[in-house]
Amino acid sequence: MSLHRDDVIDAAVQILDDYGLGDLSMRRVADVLEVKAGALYWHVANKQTLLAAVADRILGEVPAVDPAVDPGSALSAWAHGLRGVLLAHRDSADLVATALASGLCRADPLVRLAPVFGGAAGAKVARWSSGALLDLVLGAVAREQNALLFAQLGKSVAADSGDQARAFSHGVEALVRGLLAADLDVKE
Amino acid sequence: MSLHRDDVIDAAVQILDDYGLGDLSMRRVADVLEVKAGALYWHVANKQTLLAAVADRILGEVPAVDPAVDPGSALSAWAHGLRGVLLAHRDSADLVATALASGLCRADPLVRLAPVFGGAAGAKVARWSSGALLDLVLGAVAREQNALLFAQLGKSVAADSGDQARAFSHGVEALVRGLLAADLDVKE
DNA sequence: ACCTGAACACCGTTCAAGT
DNA sequence: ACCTGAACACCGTTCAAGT
Repeated sequence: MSLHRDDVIDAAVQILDDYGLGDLSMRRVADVLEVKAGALYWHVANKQTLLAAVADRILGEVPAVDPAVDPGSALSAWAHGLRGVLLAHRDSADLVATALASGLCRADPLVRLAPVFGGAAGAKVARWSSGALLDLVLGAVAREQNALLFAQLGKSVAADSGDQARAFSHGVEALVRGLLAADLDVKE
Repeated sequence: MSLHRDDVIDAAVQILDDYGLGDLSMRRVADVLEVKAGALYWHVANKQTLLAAVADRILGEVPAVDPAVDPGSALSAWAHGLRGVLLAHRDSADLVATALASGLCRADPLVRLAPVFGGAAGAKVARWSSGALLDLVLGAVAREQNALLFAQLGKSVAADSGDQARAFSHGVEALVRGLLAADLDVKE
C-alpha cells in the first residue's frame, strides 16, 4: 500500500501537536511515514502547501456559527470555539494566520462569519467586521501560544490559564459589542 | 575599529527592511558587516535575542500616547501610529509579536497604554484592554504584511491599500469603543 | 578583546535512477 | 505510479585557534 496525501497531512498534524511548529520539518514528516524526504514531493507541492492543508484540517474542527441565537452571542461563541480548537493544536494560531494569508487554504472563515453582521451596513463592512474579529482571535491566541512556548523553555513564567481565558473574553466581548454598535449606526 | 552590538542590530534592521524576515539569517547579517557568522555571537547571545533587539528598535519608533486628548482618540491614534511604524518595516508585525511573547524585549507597550483606560475597572482589566488592542493591531498588520508577501510572489492579488486602511480603522474604532463602554459598565 | 576556520547537526527542494 | 540516493544551497551554533 502506497502513501497518500492525507497520510502526509496526518503526520504533519501529529508532529505539530506533539512537538510544535519548530519541529515540523519535511524530513521529520518523512521519518514518521518511514519514507525519505524527497518522496513527500510526489504528494505535496511544497512545505507551504502542506502547511495550508494542515490549517484547513484545523479550521475544519471549528464549530459552525449558530444561526438560532442573537448575533452577539453567535459571534462570541464562534470566537471561543475557534480559540478552543487552536489551543488544542500547538502553535496553530501562527500557522493558521500565515496559511490564510498565503491564499493556499480552501477554508475561508469569513464567509461563515460575515452574514452574522447582516447586510445592514453593506457586505464590505460585514467582511471588515469579520476580519477584525478573526484578527483579534488569531492575535490573542498566537500570543498565548508563544508565551507558552517560551515558558516551557524556562525563559519566563507561565501565565494563569484562567486569567488568559478571562482576558480573551474581555477583548472579544468588547469588539463584538463595538462592531454591532457600529453596524447600528450605519443602519440609521 | 571593532564591531559593536548596535552595528549588528543596524544590519539586521536593514536586511529586514530590504529583503524581509525570510532573508534575515545570521549569515546574511554577518555578510553585511563583512565578518564571519561566528563573530556575531560575541556581541549577541543568539538569533532570538537579536530579533528581540530589532523589535525594541521598531517599538521605539512608535509615537507615545497623547495624554491631552480624550481616551478614545488617544487609543485610536496610538493604534494607527503603531500600524504606521510596523508597515514601514517589512514583516515586522510577526517579528514583534513573537519577540514580545519571548519576554526578551525591553519595551512593553502595555505600560504606556493601560493608564489610558483609567483605574475605573481596576489595573488588571486595564491590562486586558490594552492587550486586546495590541493583539488586534498586531494580528491585523500581520495579515496585511503576509498578504503583501504572498502577493509579491505572485500567489494572489494585492489588496487595495485604501481599503485595508479603512478595514483597520473599522476594527480599531469598534474595539476601542467596546472597551471604553465595558469600563463604564464596571464603574457604575 | 575580538575574530576566523572549520566543523556539527540540521534545513527545503530537485531529480536522475530505480522498481 | 511511486520512491530512493544523492546532491545543492542553505541554516544556527560552537569553539579551538589565531591576533
